[in-house]
Amino acid sequence: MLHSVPDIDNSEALTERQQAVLDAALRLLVEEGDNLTMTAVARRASCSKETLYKWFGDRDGLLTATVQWQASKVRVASVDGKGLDLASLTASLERFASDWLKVISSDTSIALNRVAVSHAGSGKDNLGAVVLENGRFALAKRLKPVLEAGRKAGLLEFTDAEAAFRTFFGLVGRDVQIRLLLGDRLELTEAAIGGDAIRATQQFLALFGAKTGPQGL
Amino acid sequence: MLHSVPDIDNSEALTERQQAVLDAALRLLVEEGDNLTMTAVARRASCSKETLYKWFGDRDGLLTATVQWQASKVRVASVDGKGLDLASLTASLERFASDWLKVISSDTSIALNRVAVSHAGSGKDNLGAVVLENGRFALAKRLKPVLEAGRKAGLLEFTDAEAAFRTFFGLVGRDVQIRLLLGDRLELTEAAIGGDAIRATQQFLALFGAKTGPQGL
DNA sequence: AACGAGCCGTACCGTACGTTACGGTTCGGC
DNA sequence: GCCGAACCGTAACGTACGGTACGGCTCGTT
Repeated sequence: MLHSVPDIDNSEALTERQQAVLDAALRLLVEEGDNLTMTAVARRASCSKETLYKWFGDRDGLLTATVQWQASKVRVASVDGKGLDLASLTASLERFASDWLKVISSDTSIALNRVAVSHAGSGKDNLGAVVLENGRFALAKRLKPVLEAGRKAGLLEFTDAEAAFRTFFGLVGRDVQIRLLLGDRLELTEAAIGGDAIRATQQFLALFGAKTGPQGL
Repeated sequence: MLHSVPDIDNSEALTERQQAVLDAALRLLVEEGDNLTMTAVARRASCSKETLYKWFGDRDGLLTATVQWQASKVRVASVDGKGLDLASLTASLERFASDWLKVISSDTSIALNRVAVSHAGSGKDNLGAVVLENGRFALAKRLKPVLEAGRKAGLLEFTDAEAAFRTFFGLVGRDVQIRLLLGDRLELTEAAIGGDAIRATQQFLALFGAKTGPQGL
């Protein structure tokens, strides 16, 4: 179980300039990975190191702020569970799957996860918690209401929404994320992602779809 | 697609002493993560830094040797596809799932994956390739023959063994690996792993099992 | 017994980088 | 126009750590 992240609703006391600095840091993080230097960030952001330290305390603070800043920006689209028929449920699930695959295969997501994983071992694993909270747990929070709505509408059958979500998560992600994080070239074209989303959704429905009479085919 | 790792069958020119040194380095890697120092390894292994450099070239060489050494040791049990009935196929799948979960939730595996992910971004991502080759791809290589045998025996139905394997992989692993890598506490007891293995296997069979007549329930 | 290879322990060097300090510049408020 | 705050650019400091050098010990070989 993950501890609650201090404050999810960040992006509060961040001036435009600070956001620009964090964006520069993020771009650098994507390019250079964890081995970016404070000097490089300062140069890229056209600001002084003194400002960096005044605003973010130290290197870890800057990294944390950067990860939080980007993580809070990435929100997978939410879907309201009003249309309760099978078609709209299927569409919603495909949408979630597609969005999720697009997120985890993006350069920034890979970079963020990389640095979070790198820092997860040593003490203050704030980054890991942040990434997890804005990634996998945020997805769960958005998807579960849809699943519940599907169940209430008699379209899905499951006892534990968490378990159902995790299965969906596995069917969508499979080995993609770990392969990308480990540096495996694995280009996901728009078309491939779409196909995967449809496949994962169909498999999920085959496992958790309500059996309405004998299904042919 | 992953490039072929230079030589899979390592553990060739490694003396007992060298293996002991690598084991020490591995233990340190588990404890300290990527930020272990050559001095610490030398002290832990009771050897001189000079020896470390003579044997492994530089820090990266030591890390690579360590990862290769451990990765080559971890082999998920292989199963021969001789027993062709549903019971033995199910047992094999459950065995694979259980072994795999046990591997990816072990401290050493987490540490190895962490360091491999950390190094994946910057140039020589040898580590990522090694981990992937001895982990996810080794698993595939072992499991696919079983799947093929199951298909040949009329127990499974699929067109692409790779796709079938990836689905199995997703059903088994779900969000476990990324959560562990990101520092999420997620204790997998022996019992929980066993239950997950059974569940994943049942779900896989539900998706890829041959439809022999109308299945009730 | 002599000797040399291999290795341990330690001291040492060079450098990269985190962190701090400081002079110069811009800019809003009075 | 003047003042102080905030900030830029850069120089400087301290240190941790990768990598090297060297003296002494062990041990196998002759």
